[in-house]
Amino acid sequence: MADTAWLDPDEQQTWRSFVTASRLLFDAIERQLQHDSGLPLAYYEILVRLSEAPGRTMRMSTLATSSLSSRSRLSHAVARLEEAGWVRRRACPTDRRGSFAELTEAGVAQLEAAAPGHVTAVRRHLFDGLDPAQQAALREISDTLVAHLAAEPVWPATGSGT
Amino acid sequence: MADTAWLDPDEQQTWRSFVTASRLLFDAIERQLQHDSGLPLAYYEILVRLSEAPGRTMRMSTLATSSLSSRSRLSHAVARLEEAGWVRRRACPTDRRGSFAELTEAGVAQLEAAAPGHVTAVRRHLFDGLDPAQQAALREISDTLVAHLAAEPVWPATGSGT
DNA sequence: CCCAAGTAGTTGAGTGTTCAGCTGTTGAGC
DNA sequence: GCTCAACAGCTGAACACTCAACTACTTGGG
Repeated sequence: MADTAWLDPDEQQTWRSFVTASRLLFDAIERQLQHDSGLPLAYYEILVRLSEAPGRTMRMSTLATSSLSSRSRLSHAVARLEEAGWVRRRACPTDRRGSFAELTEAGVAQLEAAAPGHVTAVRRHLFDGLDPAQQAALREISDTLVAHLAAEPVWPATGSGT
Repeated sequence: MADTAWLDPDEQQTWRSFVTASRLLFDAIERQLQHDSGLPLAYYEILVRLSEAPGRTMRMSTLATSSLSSRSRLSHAVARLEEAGWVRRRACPTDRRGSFAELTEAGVAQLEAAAPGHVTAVRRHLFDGLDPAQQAALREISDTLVAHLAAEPVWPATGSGT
């Protein structure tokens, strides 16, 4: 590990600027959502995924994957959403290990109440700051990165290298 | 609030892709740092800022601003870093409310130990996935966003309109 | 000099996330 | 039809972050 490929000044600046922009953006989005709807962004996204699923119902593990949550995180999250009455758990008839999460009517209502403020915040904080070319570039970069990151092994022997 | 400016399909896709890319990227970076050095990224950045300050010392509130932390968060963080022996608090002679945070020798050592793995992870997960044009575009977009977000009022009457 | 308002920083309760370890279930190979 | 590895999901402890309240100090105005 003596031969680290350090970042050159340009890369360094890109990285810091990206970190700063991301933090400011997500902090603002998160803050709005929490303040106006009492939901963290991660919980909002769980509700969105459920609302888009057939029967507003998904297997827990599918939901975990599609909302980028660990299983554990999703378990805790669904427990809270269930307490709030926005989600209901259902047993899976064909696999008794499994369970479904289903968005309730109250959950739909909560989501519909939260959506306008959230969308408005995303527009204000993100899209209003970028011209069309930048928006297109951001999408292309994001798509590229998602493919890159999904392809990488999750835990690639950092530290004690091959 | 009946007239929400919803996201069109393109914007929607851009937003989701950006969220996904950011989460995957920061999760990977955070995971590496936590695993190899026992530091969350936010703590690492506090150490970096201190290491770059004259005398490796900064006023708490300056440090909070420059590391994008709330005062409260920084207080808690410095308390932990102090426990670990990486940071020391010093009283401010000219303003007795204030205090300084100073990076210790052990803190310098910790940072030097953590840096190679972290930088390597940033390169692998971010820069290796993007070509030079994309890197330039990412920097430009990030700079633009930082300016946009810093200009906005932090808490601009979302929800109940003007 | 004194008081009110503002500033620097801390604290504690509440919440979300992670990690490691646990239960219960399935299914493949023998 | 067993056995055992893999899988689905849950749980509790540890830790980080947020929010609101608090202490201590400074500063400006009467």
